Amino acid sequence: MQNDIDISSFISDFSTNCSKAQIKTFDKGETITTFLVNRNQFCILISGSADLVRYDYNGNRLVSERFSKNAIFGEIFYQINTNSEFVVEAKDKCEVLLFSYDDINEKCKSNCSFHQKLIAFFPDLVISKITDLTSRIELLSRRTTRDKLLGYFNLLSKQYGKHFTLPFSITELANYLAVDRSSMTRELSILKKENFIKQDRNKITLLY
Amino acid sequence: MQNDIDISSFISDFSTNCSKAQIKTFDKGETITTFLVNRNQFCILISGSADLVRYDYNGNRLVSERFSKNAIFGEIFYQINTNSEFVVEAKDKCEVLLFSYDDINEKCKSNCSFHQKLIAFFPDLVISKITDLTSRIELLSRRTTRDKLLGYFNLLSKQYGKHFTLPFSITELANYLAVDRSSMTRELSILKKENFIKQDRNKITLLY
DNA sequence: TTTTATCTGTTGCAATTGCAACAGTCTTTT
DNA sequence: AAAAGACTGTTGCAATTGCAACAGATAAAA
Repeated sequence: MQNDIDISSFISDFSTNCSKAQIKTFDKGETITTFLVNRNQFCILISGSADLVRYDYNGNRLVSERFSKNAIFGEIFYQINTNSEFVVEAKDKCEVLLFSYDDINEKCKSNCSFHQKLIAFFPDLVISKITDLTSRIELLSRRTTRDKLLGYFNLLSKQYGKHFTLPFSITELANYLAVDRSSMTRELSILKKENFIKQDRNKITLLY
Repeated sequence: MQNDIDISSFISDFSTNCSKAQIKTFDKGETITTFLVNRNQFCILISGSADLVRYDYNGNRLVSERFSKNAIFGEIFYQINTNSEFVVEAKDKCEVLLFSYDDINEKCKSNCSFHQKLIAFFPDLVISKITDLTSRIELLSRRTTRDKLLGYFNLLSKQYGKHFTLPFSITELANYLAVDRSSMTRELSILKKENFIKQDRNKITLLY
C-alpha cells in the first residue's frame, strides 16, 4: 500500500558500503528465506513479488501472505512456531535486500552510509506493514465469510474504485481471509445472485 | 512481549527539548485517543495499560487489542474505516507519549535530542509490534475455536510455562480470538472434560 | 451491607462453515 | 496440438459456531 519510497535508487550503496547487507536476485519459484531458526534475518523486497507459504501437515501449499515492492519480512518478525513450516517463495523474479537485524543494529551504527539510509526509509516501511497487518486482523475478526469478503472489497474499492482485480487468485483469497475455498466460492455466488457484486474469477465489480 | 526497553528513563527530554511531542497522564477509564480523522497521530504507552475498544452498531463494547508498556498505537497505523468506531481507553493510570508522526519526521529531523532518542528505540518497538500482530494473525487464521485456544495457550506457555494467568478476562479473550464468548466457553469446558487443561476463570494450566 | 452491574458458564437451536468429491476451465508443459 | 496440472465452481452432509436466553458467581458501587 505504501509504494512511494524507492529503495532501488540507492541499491549501489550497500554492496560497496556495508559488508553486513547483501542484495540477492531470485528467479520465480526459488526460496528466498525460511523461518526455521532465528537468525533475526530481515528482508526487504526491492522488486518483484513473493509469497509467504505454509506447508501444512498434509503437505498442502497455503499462501498466507503476499509481498510486493517494499514489503518487509523475515524471521525477526515471527515467533518461530512448532508445527508450521514457513517459506518465502519468489512469485516472479525478485530483488531482495537481506541483512541480519542484529548486525545492522549493533555493529555499524553510525559510520555506515547504508545504515544511515536504512534509518531514513525504515519508518515508512514498518508503519505501512503495521497498517496492513492491522487491516487484516480487522478482516479476520469478522464472524462470517460474507463480512470478510465485503470488508476486503471495501478496502480495495477505496484504492481502486468499484471495479478492480484482486491481488490474489480465488484460492489465495480464501487463504488470506482464512476460510474454506469452496465455502467462500459459495458465498461469492450468493453475493452475485443478490446483485451485490459482479465477479469473473478474480475481477470484481461492486454494485452498491 | 518486548519489555526490555525503558522509555521512561528519558521522559524528561521531550518536554524540554521537543515542542512537537508531549507526555500526558490518563486516569482509569479516560479516553487516550480516537481514530476518527487521520492526523497521523503516534502514541507510545510508557506505563499502565490500555484497551483498543470498538463500539459496534449495537453499542456493545468490544476490546480488540490490549496495550501494555511500550506498546505503540495511533491513527497512523489504521486505515480509518467507515462503520467502526475505535477508541483507546486507559485500563488503569497511564502515561502516554503522543506526537504527530509527520511533525517528528519532517520538522525536527536532526537537531532535536528527542528525535535522536526516538530513532534509537523505535525499531525495537515496531518490530515487537509486528511480531505480535503476526502471531495474532496466525491464531485468527485457524479454523476452529479449539485450535485458536490451544495456539494461544502455546504462545503463552513459551513465556510463562504450563501455568499462567491470561492477560485477558474470558470475555476479552473471546474478542481477541474473534469468536463468540459462549461458544468459546463451551469449547473450554470440553478441553477441561478431556483433560487438556485446567481452568479457573482466567487462570490456565496445561496438562499436556 | 445491600444493591447493582458485570462476568462466567450452560444449553437449545438455527445458521454458517468445513470437508469431500466431482466436473468444467484455464494454464503450462511437453 | 495434446496432455498434465492447477484453479474454479457446485453441492450434500456433518461439524462447528453464533445467537439468545438464563442462572449463578464475582466485583464494584451505593
